Amino acid sequence: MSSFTSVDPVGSAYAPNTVHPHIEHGVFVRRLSALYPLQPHESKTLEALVETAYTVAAHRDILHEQQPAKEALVLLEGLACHYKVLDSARRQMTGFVLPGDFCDFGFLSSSVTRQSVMSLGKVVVGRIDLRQLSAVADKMPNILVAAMRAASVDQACARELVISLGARDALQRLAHFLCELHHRSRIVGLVNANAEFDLSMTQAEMGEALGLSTVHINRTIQQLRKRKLIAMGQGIATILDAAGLEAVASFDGRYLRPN
Amino acid sequence: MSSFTSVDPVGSAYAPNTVHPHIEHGVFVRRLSALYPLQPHESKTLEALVETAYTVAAHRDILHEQQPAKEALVLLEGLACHYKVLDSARRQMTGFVLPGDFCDFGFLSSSVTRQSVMSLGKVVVGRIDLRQLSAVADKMPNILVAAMRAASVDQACARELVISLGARDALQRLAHFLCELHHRSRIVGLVNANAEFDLSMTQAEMGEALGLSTVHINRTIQQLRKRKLIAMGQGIATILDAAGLEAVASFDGRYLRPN
DNA sequence: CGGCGCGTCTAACATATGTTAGTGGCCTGC
DNA sequence: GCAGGCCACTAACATATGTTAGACGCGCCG
Repeated sequence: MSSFTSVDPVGSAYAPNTVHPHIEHGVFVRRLSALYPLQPHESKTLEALVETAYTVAAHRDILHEQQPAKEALVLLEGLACHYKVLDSARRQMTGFVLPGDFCDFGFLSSSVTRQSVMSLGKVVVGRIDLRQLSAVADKMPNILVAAMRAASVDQACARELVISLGARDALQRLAHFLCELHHRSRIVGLVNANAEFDLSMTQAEMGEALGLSTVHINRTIQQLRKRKLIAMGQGIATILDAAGLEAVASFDGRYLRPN
Repeated sequence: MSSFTSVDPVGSAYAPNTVHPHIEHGVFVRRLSALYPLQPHESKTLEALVETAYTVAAHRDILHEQQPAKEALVLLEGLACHYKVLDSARRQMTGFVLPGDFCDFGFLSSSVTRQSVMSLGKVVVGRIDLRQLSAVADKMPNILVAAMRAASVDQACARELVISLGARDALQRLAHFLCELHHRSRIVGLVNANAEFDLSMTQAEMGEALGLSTVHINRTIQQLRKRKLIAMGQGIATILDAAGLEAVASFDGRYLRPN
């Protein structure tokens, strides 16, 4: 599979992307088949669809606003987010992309990308050609259903974020945020035996996601630490007491389930 | 088209629903063909799909959480919302359903309904049988694309609400909310010559959508009135100065466009 | 016709969160 | 090995929004 040509999907403005030929695509197939059961031959076909994998440095746009979807992008490693910058120069994040997730679902309805997607840490991205995808989808409709379920879960996450910002205080918000990332990381096998997972973002960036100031994010993290619910540092989050954290957040993970 | 049997989609607990046999289904077709251009015969087929139309009183659930999608529901008249009730007994709305919109998109991926949908005022709902829909979709894939675009716009609305709650103050939030409803109402021809449209919800309910207290919603409405941007009352909103209101909100309606 | 419930509106006061400012640690590049 | 920059962290103070309480008007129902 896969050419070795380094092609940047949105032009060469996003400099230090490099080709990364020997990447584990498994996470993508794992993710989709958790959303809808796939036959072995379907999984194989799906895996072969992921053409070029390249790495993107931290804090670079992977996709951006108002561009028509010309291919489907899949995150293979790292952490990324949807965001929009307002008039006020304030930036608000509206969702997260984990390994195995599609970066955007515009390709499903040949729409434009509605919000930019940015890498948080260093990231590896895979590309899927839309012509190939639609050819495959015609023969294996399950693959399309799985993708639509992924979109449906994505929508549920956005709604849950609305709830956080609209109705939860800072402590609940942060706890809920950590519960979600913990849960989602676990689904794709990215939580290790010490209950640690990748959280390569700064406190300021968490603030941009949760609608809180950096200072207040920090205060709130201290509280969760004091209660021995989490540990955090060096881009790694550790869940010390999952049940306790979920209780603080009133977390109900059903919205992450495919059906 | 359409049987005259009164069938409540979620059981008879939602009492005062009555059959409403001679309903204008046009708004649904208008909405979908604005999302993706449909041929006349496709429009006709689509219109015939809407089987039973019934009315639901104000403040009743139309769909509720965790139920598998057994049919597709379309709002034909009135105003409805997605919401979730938290532990704290606080309710947060996460989106609005206008005439012509699908109530929920779970049917696209045979998922459960992730959030309850409630009527705000009195409402008329149409049903589409999923077997019939999928039979039609096989022959007329454009109809499916239109539905997926509707889902994509719905997702964009949710993200925009995240932005409101996360990064806009009360005045901008309310202004943005009114701009969106104005815009969406206009798309389906529901703004009259006086720039009035249906807004049958209380100030307390607006607070539940925008994450603000009733008192503060009221204060904020006063401000918009004082600036001669809007008028409001009796479930009707009037946009007195659309440009001014959009400026306050930094409203950019592109997220409502299908592609 | 009178009372009750609901929705709007206002005032006074309470508080969660924002802002500004600054320290100290750590890494990076010269 | 030093300088500069970024990030975590803290303190003091500022403010947008929440809360409580109550008046007023209106429509509905007995």
